[in-house]
Amino acid sequence: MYTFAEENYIKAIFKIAEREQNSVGTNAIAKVMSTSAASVSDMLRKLSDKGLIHYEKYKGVTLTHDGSRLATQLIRKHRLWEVFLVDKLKFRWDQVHDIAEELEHINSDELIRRLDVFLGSPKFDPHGDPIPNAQGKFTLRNQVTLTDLQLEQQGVLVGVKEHTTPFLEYLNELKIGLGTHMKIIKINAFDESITIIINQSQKHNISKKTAANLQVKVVK
Amino acid sequence: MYTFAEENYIKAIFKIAEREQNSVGTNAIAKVMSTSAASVSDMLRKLSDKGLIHYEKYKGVTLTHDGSRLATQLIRKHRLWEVFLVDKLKFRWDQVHDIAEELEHINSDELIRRLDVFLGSPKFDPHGDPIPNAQGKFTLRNQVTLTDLQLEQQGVLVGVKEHTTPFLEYLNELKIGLGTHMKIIKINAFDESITIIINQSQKHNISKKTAANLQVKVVK
DNA sequence: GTTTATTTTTAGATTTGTCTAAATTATGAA
DNA sequence: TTCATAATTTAGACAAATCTAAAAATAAAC
Repeated sequence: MYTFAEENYIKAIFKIAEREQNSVGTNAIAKVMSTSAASVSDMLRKLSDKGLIHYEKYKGVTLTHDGSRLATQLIRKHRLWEVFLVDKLKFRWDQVHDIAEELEHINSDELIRRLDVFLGSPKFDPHGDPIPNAQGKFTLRNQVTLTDLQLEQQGVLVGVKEHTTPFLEYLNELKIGLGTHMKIIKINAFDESITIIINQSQKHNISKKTAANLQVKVVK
Repeated sequence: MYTFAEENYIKAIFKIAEREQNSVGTNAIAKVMSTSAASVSDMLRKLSDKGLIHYEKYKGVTLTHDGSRLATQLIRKHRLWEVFLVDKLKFRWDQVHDIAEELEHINSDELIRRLDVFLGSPKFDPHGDPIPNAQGKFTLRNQVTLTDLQLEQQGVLVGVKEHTTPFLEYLNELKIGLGTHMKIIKINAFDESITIIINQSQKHNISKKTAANLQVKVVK
């Protein structure tokens, strides 16, 4: 059994490794965990002792098989609980992250097995992120960020990269959610913002930063 | 915000006070918490500092208003989660205690408010225990233990005092659950066991200890 | 009303996770 | 290649929750 702190570190390492590819540094972990590099160093030694990470001083870390399995199971639990909160308890997608962050540490395989069945074995969470199966495998999907679309191209929103409340609330205001249809009608050279039409009706101008956080499936 | 340990102590004190009436001693808490009296002493000082208990050295403790509210809210959360596990996830009543013990520490009033609505605002949990409302008030009910019934009297099972897996599994074997109809057909003077007929069909002989843990509503 | 026995508290240590400050190792630039 | 900077680790300390052993206070027994 692992402590909450250990589990949170493993999740952080997994997430950094996902985007950085190579081995994960102490400072990067400290930033994600909002703590000091010294504290991270302490914890890395413990995680290494428990066989969750490969760790060589000054050389960064990678997850072991056990560490990787723990990470994907935590992500599985987090995302299943988010589906529960949105689908069953009718929370909005911008309200569920923090609660799921607590629920993911509940310790019962049987609970997750039954929750999965109860929810109809969903493959994606309310933010469009894939839910790994019990073996840790993620469902892949053809998707690009909105910034990859050319003028006049169209897409349907299938995911968001940011999960922060301010960002999701901003999308709520724009009436943009999963499934929203988008068409690029202008790309502004000056500030790289783009103008889109959502659901064939409303016109919006959004920043490059916003567009870079929207994942869409291209429609012909 | 309180730690898991603090919350568990408060629950323990509440439960002991419920049956003991007067102020709660260090040893009694140590027994329930499966820890040493020394550790309890340490914690009582902390709980007192936080305003959750009235504490005078060597004199035992009582819950303050805040402590009492915390205890009832924990019980509310525990019992609502048990209803969820049994009604929605189809766990048996003997499987849910430990999981609810973890879930009760999840921290979100909105979550509990919505869970309550989702479950249809149940008034009793899967063991027949009353679920306090958001204000901490319990629904009372006319009930007696099976040992209080006279020969030929009848009752319907509305609750169990013990929540341990062995006891609940024993009841499962006997096909006794909430709602089961029982009629006393023999009271054995020798060992104080009683013979009952359940649901007008099956005959069982049960010990006084078992009977004392069954709470029934008398039917005429 | 002493004297046991029980209950409760204190003292001192340990573990987990954290911190700041200082030392060490690695890296990048001239 | 050496020097400065950045990244990382060590040292030492702290708070939370626990422990064992010993001391103090209360209750019970005679």
